[in-house]
Amino acid sequence: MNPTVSDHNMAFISQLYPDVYTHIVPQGEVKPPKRRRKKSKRAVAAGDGSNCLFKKRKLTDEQMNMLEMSFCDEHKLESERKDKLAAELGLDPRQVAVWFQNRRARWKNKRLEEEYNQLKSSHDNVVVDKCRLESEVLQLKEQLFDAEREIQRLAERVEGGSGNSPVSSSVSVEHNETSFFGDYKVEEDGDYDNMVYPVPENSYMDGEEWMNYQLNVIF
DNA sequence: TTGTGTTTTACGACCTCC
DNA sequence: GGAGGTCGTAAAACACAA
Repeated sequence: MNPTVSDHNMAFISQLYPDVYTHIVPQGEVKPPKRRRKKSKRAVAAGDGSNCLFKKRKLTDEQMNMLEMSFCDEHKLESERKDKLAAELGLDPRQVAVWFQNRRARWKNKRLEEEYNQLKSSHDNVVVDKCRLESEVLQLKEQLFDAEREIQRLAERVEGGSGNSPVSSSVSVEHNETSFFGDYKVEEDGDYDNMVYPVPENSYMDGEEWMNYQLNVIF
């Protein structure tokens, strides 16, 4: 690597990343790989004994930081910039290109992970909201049930009051009430639609009477 | 020290764009 | 058709618990 360029870059980076250069591997001290990778097809095709071109070697901190900075500027790599970077870092342009490819992949994964977390958190909020609304609906249905019951009670009282004395009417209503609401059913799904009010025992009604009765009970 | 999981480097296959 | 992109994966390098 060109020492002038390198020194310049290091000074520049050290301004941005004060902690970065505390333990840089000195030039020429790159450790040889512990294990050798199998020759790639490309290496085999090259057919040379010194396959150092194809050895995997970890980039130095300096190289990594320069590449990171360059990546921050622009994720895409034009060939001019690639050649310039490669020359500055003493790398093969192909290595720079590969590094950018891998870096883009990591960046994309990270972005996807962040998007996933955001979606998950908003989904969780929606679920909580749904539960809250459902319990509100249940509560409102309870209130509706009570109101209808109250209406029923009042309607019976009015009906009973028309023919009988107040005392006997009161007794009769209470009697009817137990048999009425003993059969009162709420749908399994909590829905009050299609609910039918049972008619009092020993009373016969034709279709129209029955309909009027049901309407009467409800309203 | 060693087994194992993770990260990094490198490549091939395939696709798109000019 | 070539350059450069993504995607999937191999293998080296590394971290770390047992």
